[in-house]
Amino acid sequence: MASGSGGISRLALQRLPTYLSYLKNLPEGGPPHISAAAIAAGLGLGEVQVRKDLAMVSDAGKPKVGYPVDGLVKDLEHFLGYGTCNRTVLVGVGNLGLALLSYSGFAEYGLHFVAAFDVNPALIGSSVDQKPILSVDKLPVFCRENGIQIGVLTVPAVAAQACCNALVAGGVRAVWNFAPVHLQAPPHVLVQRENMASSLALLSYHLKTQEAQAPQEEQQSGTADQ
Amino acid sequence: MASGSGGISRLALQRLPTYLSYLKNLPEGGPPHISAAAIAAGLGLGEVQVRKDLAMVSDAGKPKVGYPVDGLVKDLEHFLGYGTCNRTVLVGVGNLGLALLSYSGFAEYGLHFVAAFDVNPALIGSSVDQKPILSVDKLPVFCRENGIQIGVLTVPAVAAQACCNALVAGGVRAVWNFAPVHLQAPPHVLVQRENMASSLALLSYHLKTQEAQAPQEEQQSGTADQ
DNA sequence: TAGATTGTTAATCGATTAACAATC
DNA sequence: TAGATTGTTAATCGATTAACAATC
Repeated sequence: MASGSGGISRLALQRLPTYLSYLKNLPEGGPPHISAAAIAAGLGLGEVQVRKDLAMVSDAGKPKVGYPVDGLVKDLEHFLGYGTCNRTVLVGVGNLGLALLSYSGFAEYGLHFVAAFDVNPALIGSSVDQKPILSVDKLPVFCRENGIQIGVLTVPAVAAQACCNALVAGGVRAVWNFAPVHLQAPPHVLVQRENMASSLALLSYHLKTQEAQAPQEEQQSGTADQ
Repeated sequence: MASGSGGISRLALQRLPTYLSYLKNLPEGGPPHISAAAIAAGLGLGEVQVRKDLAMVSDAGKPKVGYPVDGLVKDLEHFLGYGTCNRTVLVGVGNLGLALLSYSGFAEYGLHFVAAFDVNPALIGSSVDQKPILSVDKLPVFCRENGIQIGVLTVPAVAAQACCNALVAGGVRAVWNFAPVHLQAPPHVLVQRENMASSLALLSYHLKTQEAQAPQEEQQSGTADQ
């Protein structure tokens, strides 16, 4: 089950959930084994890259056979820590916050929302899917008393650093930041920024440059799958 | 204004909107110029990296003075193509779709929602913020007739490829995919996946490994900013 | 045994960083 | 002029890919 030989690279780590989801979405009743090459083809990645990534996580791969799908799923989940329940709070119950809070799919990744926080008195005291909405004033104490491990920040940019500080004060060790700002936090706290603006930059730049190069209409393409 | 010397790297491109947002959030009435070093410090990046990135985008930097904030903002926006309005549709009006649809901040990036699409008859015919919700059956024709450039996919994983095909058939040239699947598309169409699962993998792995290494309580840290 | 597939070691590629030259 | 800051050229670093060895 993977030698701890100096840690996995950040980019490789980010590919692992893609493998996991690919394996889980494989059609029912298919073959019980799969090769790294098949996974690579399905995801548009290099064969060697997939093999190297999987070797980091599992040693269930057998020459001529491939990986047992079920075993590989278990190894990936174990490696990523998806088995353990990570207690989570969400701060900022706006549109995006509500969407994340009511999305049930995160449980698959070990993310379990315990409560949400906001400054709006109209929201405080109500609840979303049985998760209470509390005042942000209570954030540090609540996190401390309930052993919260993850904080999700869906607050406006100007409020993000203060909320992050409150989470850190409450002992949270991982922050998922949707606000478009860079946050300061002590080194033991991982701040992962979901940078939608970066994605939009790629889209916008692609359109801009493609427009300049090829103003003609693209070829007819009724279906693009394969 | 930046030599087109062979294109900008993907990673550099993704940093540009971070600079842009940093500059825009600078306090009013501050100095009219800023140095690359100051930006780097504010964002926790390397000085040389910032200088190199900015040199790609602007030639308004002057030794001993730095960059004029306003000019740099304009150059960044121009380079990224944020000036031009990109007509956009959203497919899948669930929780996340609603959140994105009603977030007004995307206009800043040139993203302008024109309409939304869903399969749910209860939604079709209604509207969100003056944007009509239409049947997905009409997706290709609508995109073609309205010159839609960007499609945002917030549909369940199983529906994503079919919707992507419909967007492509409608002449869309950029897709922002929030579904946790890899999509096939012709080469002239950029599919940018917003991979929340990758972010969660980093968070979960951090908690798992940190737990194993340092089970003791972290040091008291009332405030963590600086 | 032969062949498919895994896992590893070496080579390439790209991005970041460090050292330096240019200039206001 | 002197010093701060930009921009560039060379060196380092890390990740990907290619070639190969191992094994079921």
